[in-house]
Amino acid sequence: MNNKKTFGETVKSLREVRRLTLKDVSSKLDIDISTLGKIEKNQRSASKELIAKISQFFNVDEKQLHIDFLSDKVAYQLEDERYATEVLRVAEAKVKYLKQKDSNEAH
Amino acid sequence: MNNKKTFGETVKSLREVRRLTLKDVSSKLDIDISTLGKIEKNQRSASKELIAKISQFFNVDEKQLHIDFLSDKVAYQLEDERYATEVLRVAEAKVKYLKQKDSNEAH
DNA sequence: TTCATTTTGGACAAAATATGTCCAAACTTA
DNA sequence: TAAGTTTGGACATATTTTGTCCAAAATGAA
Repeated sequence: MNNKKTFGETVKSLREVRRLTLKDVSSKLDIDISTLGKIEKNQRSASKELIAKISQFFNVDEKQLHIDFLSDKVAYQLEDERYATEVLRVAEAKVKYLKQKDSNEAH
Repeated sequence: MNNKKTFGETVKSLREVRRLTLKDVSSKLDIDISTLGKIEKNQRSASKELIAKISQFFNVDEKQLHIDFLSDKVAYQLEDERYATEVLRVAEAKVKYLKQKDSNEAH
């Protein structure tokens, strides 16, 4: 899987290399054609459940697809911010801080 | 400024070291007392405009406070995700990719 | 070119989420 | 105790997201 692609681009190429139509895939995933089309264009979001379905349907690693999805969300969120890289660096420290805080509070 | 703190904790200590009450600060910022209290407890979000006001009022670097705010949002978003660190790493690559894409499309 | 299929974009109501505002209970502290 | 402060919840309103449908545009096979 190429992480340089956006989540939508990833889903689209998973479909296209299999020569399937939006209808083929959307009906299997039990969602609207139009919704899937928008997901491929990053115009709509996908739920966790849908990501799981997609990874199962295309037989790709769910963890990897999930990472691809979340990182996309974060990246788009910071796209127009000037200090994106710094934000990410601080965020990483905070995640560690929060994880530790939680595990301390747990016992 | 200590980035290990959450955004709310940061705002709270900015207020407390000056020995001001929520009422003092909220009235200057032109927001509800309760809203400010919740912001300090990370139960409500702050708008960009409000972040600017806060940084001006406490006379701290707006950029830094803004980074503190955004990184917090990202961190909370990933708090319950198992692969937070990997997500952030991929997100960083994507941000760079998007920035390059944009600057290429611009000319 | 025509016809069927596929993709895309927009409209819309319903559902979910966020925000502004107020109030009262709980907590501090003088 | 009494005043001032903080906290949590309720609530209407505003904003955003979601599911669904439809029609126009694009594709492509005959």
